[in-house]
Amino acid sequence: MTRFLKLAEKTDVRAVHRLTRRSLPMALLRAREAVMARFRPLLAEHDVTEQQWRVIRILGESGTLDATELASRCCILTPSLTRMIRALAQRKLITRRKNAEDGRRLILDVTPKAHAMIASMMPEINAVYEALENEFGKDRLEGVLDVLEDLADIES
Amino acid sequence: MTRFLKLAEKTDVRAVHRLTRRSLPMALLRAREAVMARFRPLLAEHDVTEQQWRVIRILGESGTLDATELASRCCILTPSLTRMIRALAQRKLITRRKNAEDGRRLILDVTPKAHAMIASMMPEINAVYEALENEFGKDRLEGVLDVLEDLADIES
DNA sequence: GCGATTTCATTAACATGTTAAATAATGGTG
DNA sequence: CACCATTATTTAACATGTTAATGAAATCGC
Repeated sequence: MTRFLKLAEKTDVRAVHRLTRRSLPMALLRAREAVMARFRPLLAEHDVTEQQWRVIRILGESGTLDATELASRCCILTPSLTRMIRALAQRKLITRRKNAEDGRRLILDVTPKAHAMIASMMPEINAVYEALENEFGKDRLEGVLDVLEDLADIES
Repeated sequence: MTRFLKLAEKTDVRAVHRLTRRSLPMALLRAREAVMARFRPLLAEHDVTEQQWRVIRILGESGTLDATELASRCCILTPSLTRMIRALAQRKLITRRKNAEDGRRLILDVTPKAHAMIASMMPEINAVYEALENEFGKDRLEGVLDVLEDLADIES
C-alpha cells in the first residue's frame, strides 16, 4: 500500500495527502491512539486517567523522586504535575514532603494504596500486551520499541 | 542496550523499570515529544498550536470536510474541534456552513489566508524533515512510518 | 558574607483532552 | 403521519497541555 501511494504520488489527486499521511508526528499520534484504545477501558475501570497512571506507575517503579525528575520521566510538564499531585495526594495515592537539604525540591512517593492499585492492574495490562504481541508479532513489536527509543534520543 | 536490559532483568534493581521503559504508549509518547520539540518553535512563530496546525493542514490538503470526518483525521475529539473551529473561524482561517442535504452536518473549509499560511510554513517544515532524515537515516525513517501505519491499523 | 543569577515549584490564563449529557436533524417503522 | 431510534454537533465539567510570570531557595562570583 505504501508502495502504491508512492507510485501514485504524481498522478492521484489524493497525493496532496502525502505529506500529512507521511508526517512523523501524525503517524506517532495515530499509532498511539490505536494502542491506547485498548488500555483506556482498564484505566477507566480503575478511575485513573492516562497521565495519572503514568505518574503512579513510574513513581511506583523508581520510588522517591522529586517533582522535576518525575515530570521529565512521565513526559508531563511541571505545571500539570503540580495540579495532579494535589489530586493524587488527596486520594491518598502519593505522599509529598520537602527535601531537607534542598528546600526547593518536593520529594514524592507512592503509598501502599497505590502499590496495591498497580499490582491489581498489571495482570490486565499484561494481558493487553500479550494480545498485541500475538496480533502484531512479538519480534516486530520489540523492533518498534527499539527504534522508538532511538527516535526519542535525537537531540532537539 | 536492549539486550543488556533483558539480561539484567533478574538482578538489577532497575529492572523494575523494565515494564515502563518498554511500554509502547510511553515509547510512542517520548518519541513524539522528541520529534515535536523540533517543530514547536515553528508553530509558535506562526501563532498556531500543534492541534490547530493539524486541523488547518489536513483540511487544506483534503478540502471541504464535515466536522466529524475532520476530527477523525486529525485525531481530535469533536468537543475539542467545536471549540477550535470557533477560534479558527474568528481568525478567518476556516469557514463553516451547514450541509444543505443533511442539516446536522457542519461543512468546513480553509480560507485563502490559511492556504497562504500553509504555503509559508511548508518550507520550514520540510527543512526540519530533511535534517531529521539526515540524522536518523532516510530509509530508517521511512521504515518507522511504515510500521507506525500498520500499528495505527490494529483493531481496537 | 552579599548581590546577582539560577533553579524548583507554583500560579495564572488560555487551549485542548475526555466523558457524559443535551440538542437538533435524519431515518426508519408501523 | 407519528413515534422511535440513530447520528452530528454542541455544551458542560473537569483534567491536562502550554507558556509566561511569580516566589522561594540554592548557587555563583566577587
